Parts: sequence; C-alpha cells; structure tokens
Amino acid sequence: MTKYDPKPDRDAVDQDKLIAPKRHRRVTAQDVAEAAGVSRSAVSRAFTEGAYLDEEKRERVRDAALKLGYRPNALAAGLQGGRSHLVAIFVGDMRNAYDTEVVTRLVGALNAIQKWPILIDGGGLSSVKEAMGEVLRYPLDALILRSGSMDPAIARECTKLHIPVISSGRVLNHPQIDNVCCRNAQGSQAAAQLLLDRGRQNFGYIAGPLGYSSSSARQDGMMRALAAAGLAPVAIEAGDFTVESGFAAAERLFERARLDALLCANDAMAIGALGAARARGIDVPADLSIVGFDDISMARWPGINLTTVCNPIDIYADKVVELLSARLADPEKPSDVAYIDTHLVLRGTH
Amino acid sequence: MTKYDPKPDRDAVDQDKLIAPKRHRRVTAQDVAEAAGVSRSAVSRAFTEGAYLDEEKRERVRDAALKLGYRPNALAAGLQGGRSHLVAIFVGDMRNAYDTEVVTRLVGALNAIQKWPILIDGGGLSSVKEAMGEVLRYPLDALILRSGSMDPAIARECTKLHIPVISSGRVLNHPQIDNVCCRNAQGSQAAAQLLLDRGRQNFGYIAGPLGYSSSSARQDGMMRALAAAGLAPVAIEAGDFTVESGFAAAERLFERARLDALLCANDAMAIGALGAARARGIDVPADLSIVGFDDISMARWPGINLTTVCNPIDIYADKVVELLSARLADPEKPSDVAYIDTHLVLRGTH
DNA sequence: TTGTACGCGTTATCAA
DNA sequence: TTGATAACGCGTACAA
Repeated sequence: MTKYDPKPDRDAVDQDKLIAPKRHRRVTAQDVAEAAGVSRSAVSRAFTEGAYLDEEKRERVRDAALKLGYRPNALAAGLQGGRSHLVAIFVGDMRNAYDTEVVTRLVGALNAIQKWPILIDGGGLSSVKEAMGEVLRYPLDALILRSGSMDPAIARECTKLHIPVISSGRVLNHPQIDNVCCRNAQGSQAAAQLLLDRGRQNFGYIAGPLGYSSSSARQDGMMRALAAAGLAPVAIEAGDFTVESGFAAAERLFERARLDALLCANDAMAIGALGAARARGIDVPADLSIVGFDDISMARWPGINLTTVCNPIDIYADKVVELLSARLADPEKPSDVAYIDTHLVLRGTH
Repeated sequence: MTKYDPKPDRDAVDQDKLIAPKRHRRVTAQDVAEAAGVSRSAVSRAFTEGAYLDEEKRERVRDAALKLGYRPNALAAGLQGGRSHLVAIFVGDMRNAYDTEVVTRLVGALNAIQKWPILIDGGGLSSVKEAMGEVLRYPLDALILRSGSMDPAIARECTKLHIPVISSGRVLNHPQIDNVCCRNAQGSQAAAQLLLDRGRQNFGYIAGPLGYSSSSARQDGMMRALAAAGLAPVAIEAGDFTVESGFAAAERLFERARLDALLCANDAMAIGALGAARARGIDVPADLSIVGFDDISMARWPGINLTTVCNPIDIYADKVVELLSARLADPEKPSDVAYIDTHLVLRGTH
C-alpha cells in the first residue's frame, strides 16, 4: 500500500488559492484522493458502478468523500463524452394552465429518470430565439417542445446539432423529431355527439388563436359531428386560451345568437364561458351545455365541475419520456408519432 | 497569413470516429478553426466580447461557425473556472397553484438574465434527497428553494458546497442563506381588520398543514386583529393548501359553527371554501365573508372574484433574482432577508 | 494581434 | 487490481 504522491504542480495551485482564496474551490477527486491516500483514478472508480476496486479501498474513498463533501462534477463528467443528463423544456406560455400541468408532469417524469429539465418559458420572454441559442450551448440530451406556436426553425436547428427533439401537442414533420399528440378531432367529435344526443342543435364554438393546430383540429372534429347530423355551428368566436378571453368570447357569442351548446378549444376558456353564462343568468346545463377540452385540474373543482374532453396529462408525459428514452437508446431510429386517445369526462355542465 | 496546421493527433481521432461514427460529434472550436484557417484560440476570441482579434478574421470565423452550426460548449466553458449559469429551483409541490405561479415568474426572471433554471419538483418525487444529490453534482450558480416543507439539512448541505441558497417563502436562519418572504402576519391582520370593520364577529380559519410557517404566521396575524377587538376565532380547521381540502375543511366548519367571516391560509383553499358555501346555499358575501391569501391568477377569474391578500408574485420573483445577483457579485456578503409587503385586494367575497 | 500551452475535473484506456 | 495518462472543449496567460 504505497502512499499516493500528489503532483508538485498541484501543490503550487493550492498555494495560489491559499494566497488569494477569492472564491471557494469545489472539492475535487484529487482532494479526496489525497485525503484517502489513493490515486485520482481510484476515486473515480469508487463512484463508478461495476468498476474494479478493492472493497476496503472503496470504503476508505467513500468515507473521505463524505467527510470532504465531495461529489463528482457533472460538468466534467458530461464533457468527457457521455451525456449531460440535461434536457431542455421549451414551453410556449407557462401562464396557460394546461401547459403548466403538462410541464409539471414532465418535470416529475424526467426527475424520476435522472434527467434534469432546464425550463425556458416563451411566454415571459422577449427574445425566445436568443434564449434558445444560449441553452443550446449546453450539450443537451434532448429538447422537449411544449408549444403550439414555436418557430419550427428552432426545432430544425436542434436536429442540426444532433439534439433529439420531442414535440408535444403539435406534430412536426421532420425525420428526426418525435411527436406526442392527442387525437383532437376525435375528442371534440365525441363531445359534439354527446350534446347532439342530448338534443342540442344550436352550437357555438370558442376557438384558440389562429395558427394553433390543436384548436383547429378540435374545431374540425366538432364540425364533422355536426355535419353528420345535418347541422353547422351557429356562431364561432376566438380567444387566446385564457379564462378571461373565454369570458369575453362567450359574451360576444351570447350577443350574436341564442345557443344551447357551447364547445371550447380548451378548459380555461370554457371556465371563462361558464362564468359569462352565469353572470348573464343562463342556466347551465339546463338551457346551455358547455364542454371544455383538456381536463385540467381546475375542471374538477367544486363550483366549476366542468364536463370536458380528457387529454390525459400523465399518459402524455409518460409517452414523451418513453419516446425520449427510445431516441437516446437509438439515435438513428425513424421518427415516431404517438397519438393519445381522449375520453369524455361527464360532470355538471353538459 | 500562415495557414493554421492542425495537430496530427487530432486527425487520428477524427479517423477513429470515421471508422465508427456511432454518435455524432458536436462541432468544436477546433473544427471551426480548421474551416476558417485560424488557430483554435482565435475562434474562442471571436466569441469573446472585448477580446483582441482582427475584424476580418473575426468575420471569417463567425461565417465558418455559422456554416458548421458551431456554438461554444457551455459545459466546457463552465468547467474552465467560470460559472455554469445553471440555477436549480427546488419546488415543494408544483401542484400548488401559488408555487407554480412563483416558479413561472422565477423561470422568466432567470431566463431574462441568462441563467438557466433546472427544476426539481418535490411533489412528484419519491426521493427528494437523492434527486437533490444528483443535481448538486452540477456546479450550480445558485439554488432557489421554493418550499415550505423542505428538509433544511439539504439547504445546509448546499452551503457546504459553497452554492448560494435563496429561500423563498420561508426564512432559514443561516449566515449564508438569503431569504425572500412576505409579511404574512401583516397581511392577514389587515384582512381580519377589514372584516371586523364590516361588522363581522364570528371568524373561522382554514389553516395549512402543520409545519408550514407561512400558514401559522398568517393565523397569528388574524388572531392579533381579533384579540385587539376582544375576539377569538370560533372554529379552525386545516387543509393541505388544495382547493379540494379547502372545500372539505369549510364543510366541517359549517357543521361546527355559524360563521360570518372565513379567512383562509391561501387562495386555493378559499376557492374551495367558496364552492362549499355556495353548495350549501350560503350567500357570499351577504351572509359570509371569505378572504384568501396570495392573489393567484384564479382569484380574479370571473365566477370566483375572490377578495384576498395580495402576495405580489412578480415583486417576489424580482427580489429573488436581485438577491441572487447580489450574492453572486459578493459571495461573502452577510445574508439578507427581503420582506415583501402585502396589500388587500377587494373583490366580491368580503 | 496571434498562436502555444496549460488547467478546469472527470472518465476511459493502457500498461504494470 | 492499480496508477499514470490521454482525451473531452473551452478560456486565457504568456510569449512572440
């Protein structure tokens, strides 16, 4: 058992720091090696699963590490060829309740597999492109897009950097981008059918902003069900996915037409519409059915109790992580689209 | 202008990769240097603000970089002594609406100053401690604690690693931890006074779980106002900060006593209580005043319109970032506690 | 103004 | 089983 002899230049460095200890130096494998009387490599091996190292020595190293508060520097480890274990999540707008819930699940699911999510919120940012550029300087394991409105050019740029991209909520046709998307049309078609079966005839729709594929797909689904019954929507207004905009859109609709059914592109707007109906003294659901889309947690709050199309968030997040793992396991695999089935949740507003 | 001669060992490496191009290698400064016919350090300087480099050369380097899709590797840059620009945010439970809103603002504020937030959600995680341990392997610029319930031992461990810690929502007494906290007692005292002035006498309170200092401080504030009026609360029940628990707690209160004033430890529970009151046919605010705490975005939704104590989220987030910057500028500075003033928001439930 | 050389902290390889 | 050593990609002090 020879005592390990530290390099002289190392000592020189330490003395420099001693003279001017400006910022505290992190404890390194070297420090642990010296404390435990072993080589740097031994320390590294002590922390590597399945590496050859004498048990007694490993013990000694771990003790010293614990005492010094050492932990392997993930930056250095990531640099040396492996993965960084960092995953960026780009969110279109965190003020959107559904997006926030998805992000929450995503964060949980990623944490669970030891991937560390870096969040970028497009909603609160003036220069999204610049922020993305900065984050892409990290060698990310992957990028998750949670957004209906992001510039697809950014996604393409990522694939150029050979960073796997998973798009959630919007299908990007690119050979190297995996997608998770719910069957929007199917969901709202079922919702419309529910109300048709209930005898409703005068349908209104509150759409999202232009350019959001999910909103238009949901509208299409409704149209299809209505067309099959020989009907068409009486009036359509658009909001921006917020509760307030749903409230305002509903008021405009109530001015324009007498509805007995109102479908909304998402739950938040449906909740706003519900408030508008109540404020106007409209009896929901006796005189008006309101159905949302997504099934955010607020939909089941007492006092709201919204009938809606469930866009199952946990399945969603799990699917994203599943695609992510598959892509990491085989970077060359063909791109995949996972469609998530929706289902109606019957509560008190239909 | 001599052409730069790449090292021979570099070529050898490239050939290795050519033989087995398993995973795509990231474009490095070296690659750009070769493409632009300059040295690697010239490339580095081309991307460093205020570094000496011939303008024409800088142009050439940037062109080559753009063509190759190069961006400096943040991991390597961080390793070499500077900061990593990574900031971890530990959230007690992202399912809590207020926490989520704070996190959203925090993410925005950090993004704006080019710090990249890594999220860890204690709510969705079985082993918080282990997750924190993994994340601490990154040389974080700082750690932000957004949580009422986190093990303070973890915070202490961070300071041992010389990672600045900012605690939000709970004051941790530690010489190296900065804190941001709202004046809880002041806020709920004002709320209670408002209802006293309105003539209310039979106060109920819905508290948060035991061990959350914010909840007990808010309760103290109410008690103080009542005591000054020679009163005491009629009944107190506890929830877990969720809407559902507020609903249930309110139902228990209504069973136990006839109240004309109900203060809640947070908005979510107040919203639940509002639902319970309405379900029971209690007229709010004619027969019962309900006041929440925080002023989450849902509080101003039509159909809720909750009177509450505003715990100003954006100021909160800005303060956290401010303390963070100050701490990074001077790691040795004494720890700081920033108290945030609350104010009443009078809406429709008082 | 430019290139060389070194260090950041780690893991992987290789020879002992 | 172990220790020395070579990458990993970058910034930068230093010498030219």
